[in-house]
Amino acid sequence: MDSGEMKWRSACPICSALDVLGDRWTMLIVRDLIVHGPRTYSELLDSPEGIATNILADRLSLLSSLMLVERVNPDSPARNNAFRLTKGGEALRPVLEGLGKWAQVNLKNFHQDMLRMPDSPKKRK
Amino acid sequence: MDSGEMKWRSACPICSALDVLGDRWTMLIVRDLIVHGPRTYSELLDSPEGIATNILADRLSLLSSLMLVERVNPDSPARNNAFRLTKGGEALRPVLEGLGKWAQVNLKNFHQDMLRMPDSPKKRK
DNA sequence: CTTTAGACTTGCAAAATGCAAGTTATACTC
DNA sequence: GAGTATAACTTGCATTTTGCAAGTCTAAAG
Repeated sequence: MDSGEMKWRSACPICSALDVLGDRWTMLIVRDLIVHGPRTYSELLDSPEGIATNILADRLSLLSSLMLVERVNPDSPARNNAFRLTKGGEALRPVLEGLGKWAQVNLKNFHQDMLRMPDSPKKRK
Repeated sequence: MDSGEMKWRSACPICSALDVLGDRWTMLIVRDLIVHGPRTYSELLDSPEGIATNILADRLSLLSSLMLVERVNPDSPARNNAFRLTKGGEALRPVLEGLGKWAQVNLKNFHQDMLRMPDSPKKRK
């Protein structure tokens, strides 16, 4: 995928963020990379929400084209070559933390089984 | 719409937030209500991104059922009866601010025309 | 060299979105 | 208070996106 294919709906930064991240799956991929650190395609597939293989490939390709995600070994073949967040992707961490905390407070009455804390982040080296 | 219809993909709070907010339009409605304060249906329709009427009605209904948005005058007819954020909806403000700032820094190379600050209100006739 | 398995790709059904037009009812005008 | 204008939706249908199952490709293991 080419980042030149992106369609920006307006000049608003919030809208632009949503042009990239505003769907059911993209931020979940980011979440997995924040929580677990670098992960391979099939590790990402194993997340409990059950993303489809074609969607995962599509979103990784989009995130890569925007330089939010990259391969750990850019010049090696794909097999077992994990994806990780770039600095730009990593900068979403506080946003996702805010979303999680917001949900814990404001959705708890509608979703009884929601966890009180997200999986504890693993320290990156 | 009934909040009982919500399908939660997992117990993860971040995912739960995205079960509600993770689409192209919902957070843009929240953005408009944060930026402008209370707004009517047709004022929300006038936002530059051009949400469709059926989608706007659907999302307002969903946000209302989750008590994130409410009518300014709950017992009056719909006409000119604006929507506003509840406390729970208002609590998304820092998340949206974070998203906007993230985009300004991390998408600027891909979206030349992005504003440094969100849109100012558009006047209706 | 043969087999295995990870990383995708493809094809099609189902759901969501987008668009135009239609409907309802309330407020305004006379 | 009758007529009209218009805000707030609703409906129907075309288009796009998502979801699912199966298939392909190729590096790595044996």
